[in-house]
Amino acid sequence: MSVRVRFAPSPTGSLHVGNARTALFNWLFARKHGGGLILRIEDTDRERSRPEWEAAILEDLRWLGLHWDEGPDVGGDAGPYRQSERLEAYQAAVDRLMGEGKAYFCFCSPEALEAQRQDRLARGLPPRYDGRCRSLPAEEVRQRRGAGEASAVRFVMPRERITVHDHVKGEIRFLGSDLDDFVLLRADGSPSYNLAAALDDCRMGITLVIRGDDHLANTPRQMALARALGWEPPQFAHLPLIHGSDGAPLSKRHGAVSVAEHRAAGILPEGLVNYLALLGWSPPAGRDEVMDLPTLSGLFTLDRVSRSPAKFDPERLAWFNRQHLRRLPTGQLLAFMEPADDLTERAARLLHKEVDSLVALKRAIAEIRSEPELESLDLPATAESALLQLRGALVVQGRLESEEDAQRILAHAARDLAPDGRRVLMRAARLALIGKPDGPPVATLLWILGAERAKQRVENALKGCVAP
RNA sequence: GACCCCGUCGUCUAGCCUGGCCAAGGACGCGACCCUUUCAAGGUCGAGAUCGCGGGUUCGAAUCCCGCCGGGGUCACCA
Repeated sequence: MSVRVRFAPSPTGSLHVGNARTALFNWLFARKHGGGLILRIEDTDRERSRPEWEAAILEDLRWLGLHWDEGPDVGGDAGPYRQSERLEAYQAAVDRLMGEGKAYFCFCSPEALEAQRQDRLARGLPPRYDGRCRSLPAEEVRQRRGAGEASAVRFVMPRERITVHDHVKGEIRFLGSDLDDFVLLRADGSPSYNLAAALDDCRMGITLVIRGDDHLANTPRQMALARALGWEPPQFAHLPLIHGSDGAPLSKRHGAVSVAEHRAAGILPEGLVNYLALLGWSPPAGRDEVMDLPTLSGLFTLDRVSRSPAKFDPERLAWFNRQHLRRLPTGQLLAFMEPADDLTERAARLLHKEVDSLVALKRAIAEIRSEPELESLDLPATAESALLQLRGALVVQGRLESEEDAQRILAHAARDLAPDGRRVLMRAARLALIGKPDGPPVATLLWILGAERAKQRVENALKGCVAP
């Protein structure tokens, strides 16, 4: 049987880095085994699901370079791929279970359930549903339903032992008797997560479910449900969660947690993917850690997935991003930059190896482009003569068509200066050209700015010298 | 509270299954130095982990066994 895995986000927000990593591992596994990746939208929560979020998630996945073989946008034989469009299937399954005595109506109101929960908690008992509606007489059930009383449908949890053969955690045993009769159908007729997920995984022919650790405790419920429906559940692999720096699950207060935020911060998809792949998975010993998607998929195996949670480290992500930024061909780099003029091209070509992100590069270019403010230049007393020499060199050595020309102009300006004098010249020049003492080498700046602009800025700075 | 998972440098991890090659290797970060007209980048070197703790098995344990502690997940008519 060929491999089929799935990524099943719920469209209640934009794509989180944790979910992005789950999607990545699924993609990697599918690619590695020549199998299919199915994208399924878990939109059974009518309150919180929004089409905009679905679109955003799809866009983020594409941006990361993770393509799927079947999904709501591309279709496929196992569709529809939105759970909101599969309601009849859930209803039919529940009817069958009902007919076989494996499910029952529950009339407990949310308030009553909450009270029951609190009560059990207070008595030191596990806060699970006690199954009180399971033994309601058939006649009473008929009457109350007939009277229009709201009811949910619950699954009769078998009291058997359930063993999960997890591909990353190993063998994990649960007792059905520790689990309660969970809800299959809500009072409004919509399916619960456990019903929808378990049924779809079986009906869509998923062979292996790769998902976050937070679903591990749901697994025995879903397996029991699949079996009650007469199907063999898929295999499972549970990925450790990603935490924030304080060990708590990653959330907004840890900074950028969504893919979109990282993209906006100038992170490249290659950088994010590389970093995420190494959060919880490690390549075979001795491998260079900087890798692209094809390399990653060639190397990926579940037995090298870590079992313990990892902390998200923005510094390490920044480093991986820089590695990919350095390797990015100038043509691709320029596609992100604007305006598309000579200055941008020269600057991008020269500076992209020094920055961590696209926004840092954009900022660096913008800083060079913007005219320094005369008042804030703060030129030292010795600056004037230095700048005069630089202006002279710019005039005498007029040609500025390469970095070498810039080098020559500088050499000319500094030709009879001692090291200290050179230092003063360079500092004054950088101040005059970009308004701050730090930044790229002066020769680089000259070449990026071009002869005209450079001359003009030096002259402006000179004006500032005579009228302090 | 019950059930389940996890616990190696500050961080990501290798090693654990198949004990000795590990007085624990790599990467990020950090420090120093080199390069250098500045800041970065880059290069070199370095500091950094009694392998959560305590027992046990063994000639020998990060690796096997038991207990404990700590963190996390689930126990929703959320997913």
